[in-house]
Amino acid sequence: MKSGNENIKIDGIDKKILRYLMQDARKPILEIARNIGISGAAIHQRLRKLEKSGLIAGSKFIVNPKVLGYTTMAYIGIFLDKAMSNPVAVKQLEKIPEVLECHYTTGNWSILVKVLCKDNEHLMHLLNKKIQQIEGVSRTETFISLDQQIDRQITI
Amino acid sequence: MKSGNENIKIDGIDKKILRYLMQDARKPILEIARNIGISGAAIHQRLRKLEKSGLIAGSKFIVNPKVLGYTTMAYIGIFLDKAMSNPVAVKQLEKIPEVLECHYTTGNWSILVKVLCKDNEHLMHLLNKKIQQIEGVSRTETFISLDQQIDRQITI
DNA sequence: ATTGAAATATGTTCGTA
DNA sequence: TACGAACATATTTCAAT
Repeated sequence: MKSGNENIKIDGIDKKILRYLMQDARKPILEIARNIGISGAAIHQRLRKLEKSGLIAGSKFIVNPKVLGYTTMAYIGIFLDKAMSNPVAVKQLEKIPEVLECHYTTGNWSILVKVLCKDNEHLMHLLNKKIQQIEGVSRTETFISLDQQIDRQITI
Repeated sequence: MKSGNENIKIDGIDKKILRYLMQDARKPILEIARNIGISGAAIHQRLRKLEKSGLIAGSKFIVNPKVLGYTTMAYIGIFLDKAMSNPVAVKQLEKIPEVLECHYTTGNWSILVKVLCKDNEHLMHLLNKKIQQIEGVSRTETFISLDQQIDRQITI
């Protein structure tokens, strides 16, 4: 077992706290305390417990890429040569900032990546000049996301 | 143009602030201020500008689903009957908490969803009893994520 | 746009129940 | 666990540059 143990027990109060903070990481603990009728110190202590358990992985500001002109999201299935060691390809993908996610997957492809580009031209350039260029990449299949309807975390 | 305008100009200081907060949403503004050598009031004002522009979409606590026993992530390509109106299917998908993302996509499928399950059995149940059950769903293709290597936001 | 200072609010620790 | 009180920090506003 690594740092966080997996035998965490979370009760209804923990869930309430988490739901507030998953929605707004900067919501003051004291405000949450007033809302759910418990002291700030108690919440503080519970958060320390949840952090220690590894359930809370951190917090993030969420940026809206559209405002910066990034409007084209796509998934790309990548076929790798059998001889190719996948980790080497992943290391190359890591260097490409447009690649936001990368998964080893079962099924057709070796790897599935999610990318974010400014437009179709940008995506085409990414495919032809960057991804296809990676050693071991034999073929790709691209699926453009026309519209994302759902984007959320696990329900606590 | 909606509430946030798209003509936002962000400079190096904005980027530094954002990079700190994208990494840790609860990092105190005054700490950032000390790090980059600017007053807290100035950062406060810049954050208000960035919020008004729509670039900052909010903030979130990030939860590690593995700690709760959710270890099986998968992408599911969904074929819908031609007669089916996609929004109706999406409305059903929204009710399924295991569905974390949902995209209309070009290519083979009508819809691509990302799901998170406890294990393969849970995934199988989700597919057979929930997703395949949705009216208009004719066929699905499932790709299990064996390991996620990259998970990040856009590079600012 | 930036600053420092003042006022308000929050975060954090600790002794106690 | 939870609480309240005390102390340390942070947020927010504002007048001035």
